[in-house]
Amino acid sequence: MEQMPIGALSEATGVKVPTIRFYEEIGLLPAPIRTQSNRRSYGDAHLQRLRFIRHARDLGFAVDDIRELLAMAAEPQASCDRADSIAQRHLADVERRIAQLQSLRGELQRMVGECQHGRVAECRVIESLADHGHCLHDHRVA
Amino acid sequence: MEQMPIGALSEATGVKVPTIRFYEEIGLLPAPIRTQSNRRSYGDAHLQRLRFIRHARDLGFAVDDIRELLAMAAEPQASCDRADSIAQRHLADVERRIAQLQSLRGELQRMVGECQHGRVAECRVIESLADHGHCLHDHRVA
DNA sequence: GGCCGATGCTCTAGTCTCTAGAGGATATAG
DNA sequence: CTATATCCTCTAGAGACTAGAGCATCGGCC
Repeated sequence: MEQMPIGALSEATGVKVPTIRFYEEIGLLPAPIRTQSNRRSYGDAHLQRLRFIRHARDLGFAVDDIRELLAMAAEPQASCDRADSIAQRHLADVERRIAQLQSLRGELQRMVGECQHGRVAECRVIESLADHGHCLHDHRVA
Repeated sequence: MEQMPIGALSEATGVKVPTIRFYEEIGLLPAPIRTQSNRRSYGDAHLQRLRFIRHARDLGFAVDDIRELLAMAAEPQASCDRADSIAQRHLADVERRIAQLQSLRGELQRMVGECQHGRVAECRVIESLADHGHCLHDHRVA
């Protein structure tokens, strides 16, 4: 399969068609050649690159990080320290978010668990929301 | 403290001034009365309501959910089933996100841990991104 | 009374990563 | 030859704010 249209690329990578066009627009995926009828025609390099992008997005990397990672992937002789630090920073971020969500989960569980399914006047869910004083922890989600 | 300007309300709730105006614009916080010089003047009801909103946002509830929760809080005689189900749905969502992030953390840890800090050509970080086949799990973040 | 810095006002535009839809052209299968 | 699928461009919207421009007004101090 040498050249393929956008739909095939979409199927092969799991990236939706409008998203592929969007990536082209923001310069993440290079513009491919066009057929006589002005349709995008992708080759293997595009397929590889889009798989990389998709995978990095799945892992939660920001587009700007991906840009940098792609640039590095193109230079096999360079040091990979920068890639490593991007990944580490991202990992720290993920860990922070997990911790936040866990504390948040605790509060929600308590709220839901205490609900007696009666009327709003006695509802712990509503009451908890109205008064932060009931909370055990700080649970700001940044 | 009967009436206060927007800055005082902001301080009292921890919600930034532009955000308060934004909440007014989207109808989450009712427009307050204005002073002769056209400045917003908030009373205690606004303070309570904004505290509720802030707390619910901290807990990750979407604005539309908060709208519904606020409407319910205003009707103490109604059943709280709906509030309960909103909270439960949100809790399930939080749990799903935690699970995703944990699997994602696993992949990132593996990537970072295997990096030998050499050149890009041997970098596990870049390599892992290029080939999903190295991954142990599915880790899509929806 | 005059001045200054803080606070307030409105309005527009930007963030981030897409997603949806309009309105039209072309390709492919039967 | 027609029906349907795929493609094209362009604009707008999502969610929940945030930033900034440009201007009016307030409170406190001399």
